[in-house]
Amino acid sequence: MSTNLAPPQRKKAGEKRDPTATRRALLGAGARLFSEKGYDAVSVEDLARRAGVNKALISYHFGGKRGLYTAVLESGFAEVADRLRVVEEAADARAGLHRFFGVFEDMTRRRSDFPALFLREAVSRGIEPAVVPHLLAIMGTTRRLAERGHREGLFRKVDPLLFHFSLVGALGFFFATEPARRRAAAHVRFEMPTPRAFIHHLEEMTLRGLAPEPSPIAKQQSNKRKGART
Amino acid sequence: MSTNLAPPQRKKAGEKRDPTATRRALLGAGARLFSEKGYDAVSVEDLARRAGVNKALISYHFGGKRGLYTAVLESGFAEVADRLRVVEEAADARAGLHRFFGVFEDMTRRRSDFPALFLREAVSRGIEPAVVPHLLAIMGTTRRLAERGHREGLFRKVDPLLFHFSLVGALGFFFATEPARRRAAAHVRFEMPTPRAFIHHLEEMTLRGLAPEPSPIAKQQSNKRKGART
DNA sequence: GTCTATAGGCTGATAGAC
DNA sequence: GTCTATCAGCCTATAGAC
Repeated sequence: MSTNLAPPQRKKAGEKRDPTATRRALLGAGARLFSEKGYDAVSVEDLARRAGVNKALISYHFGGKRGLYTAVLESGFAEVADRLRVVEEAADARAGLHRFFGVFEDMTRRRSDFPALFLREAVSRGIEPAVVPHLLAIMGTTRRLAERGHREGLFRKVDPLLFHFSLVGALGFFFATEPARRRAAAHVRFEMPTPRAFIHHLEEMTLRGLAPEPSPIAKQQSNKRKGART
Repeated sequence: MSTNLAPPQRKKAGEKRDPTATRRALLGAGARLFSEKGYDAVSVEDLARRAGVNKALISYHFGGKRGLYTAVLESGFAEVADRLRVVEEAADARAGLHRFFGVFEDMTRRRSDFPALFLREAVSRGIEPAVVPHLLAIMGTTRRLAERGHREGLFRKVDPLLFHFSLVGALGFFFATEPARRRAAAHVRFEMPTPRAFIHHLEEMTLRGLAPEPSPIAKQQSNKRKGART
């Protein structure tokens, strides 16, 4: 269910066009606006204007504002879950991890709205039921990656769920806050970190963090006991 | 500027009480509701009801809904920035990192609303100007921690900003999504990861990730060349 | 499928009595 | 400081013409 976020593409009043173009324009406008301002801060009038479409069409095509939101959200989650399947096809877990990060880096460009959409939804009460299957698929990917790495002797044993949250949290946060950083950078002096640099940093931290050697905490505690740790 | 989120504490109509109690009740209600539903989804009527206070008092004491929101946000950021100062007083960078995580673990209990509040704000366009100083203070803490660790020979050299985003993103995401997980756990079977376990996982990953040894990527690429890493 | 016009509800703020 | 009453504005949804 991939939805290229079609540019506004205004129509002259009364003109009858391809109905799927209307749907696509609305999905694109929804992705942009819901991600920027959050569900409640966006009005159907905003959405219609951005899509270059009459606001009554939101109810006609999606059954209302909430229906449009759900459709936008679901298409985003579906695409991520779909693209993450390449992780499983990698030669080994280490390559799989690399592909995992690659998918997120790609998303920066193809669906730059998604991270904020995702984060807002994650923080909200009650995740939209329609996206639960995709969410489980994504969590399954990281879980199998962690387990596979351990089986292959490439990763130490870690809790797959904690592994998942730390990766997804860091990635989601970085990409969702990129617009905020860009705006901040315009006012105060601020070196803008690139997505590429962040991904590289996180991959490096993760690979080192997963390397199957004894814990540095344990190592240090037995090596030198100098106390004073609270 | 610590604000114990006072329990609702209803008053009988017309009764004159301590004015600061009203302010505290409103701040507590704001922390809870804004964090749960986001700024736009909360009405002044919701806030007043939860605080057990007349809705006109929001304008009187805070100049309006937005003013209350800003006050809530600022008190949260101020408290985090304040408590993070113990990081600098640690014996070495490793102990400082441990304290850093300890502060976040504490926050789970003392200000469980804050992570969601923080994440929502971070994703939104235009961070509230009032919190910028505190935000810079927090970023300064992680930056100095990374630099100190490198000086002391405990950490490899990493970009302090990237280090900051990966830590704060992972922590913020985990804690902000805890209510969502709790609700999900009530419906589908789901082992709930504890804050303690997550913090431990992240600290372990971070310490290993920062250990001053050669990159496992470089190591692996020279050790065994089996290709297929798309 | 698209558009206009409008209904009906809720929102945030405040004037003015106490 | 607190409360009641009220207002103007915006919101989403829809009936009905085209």
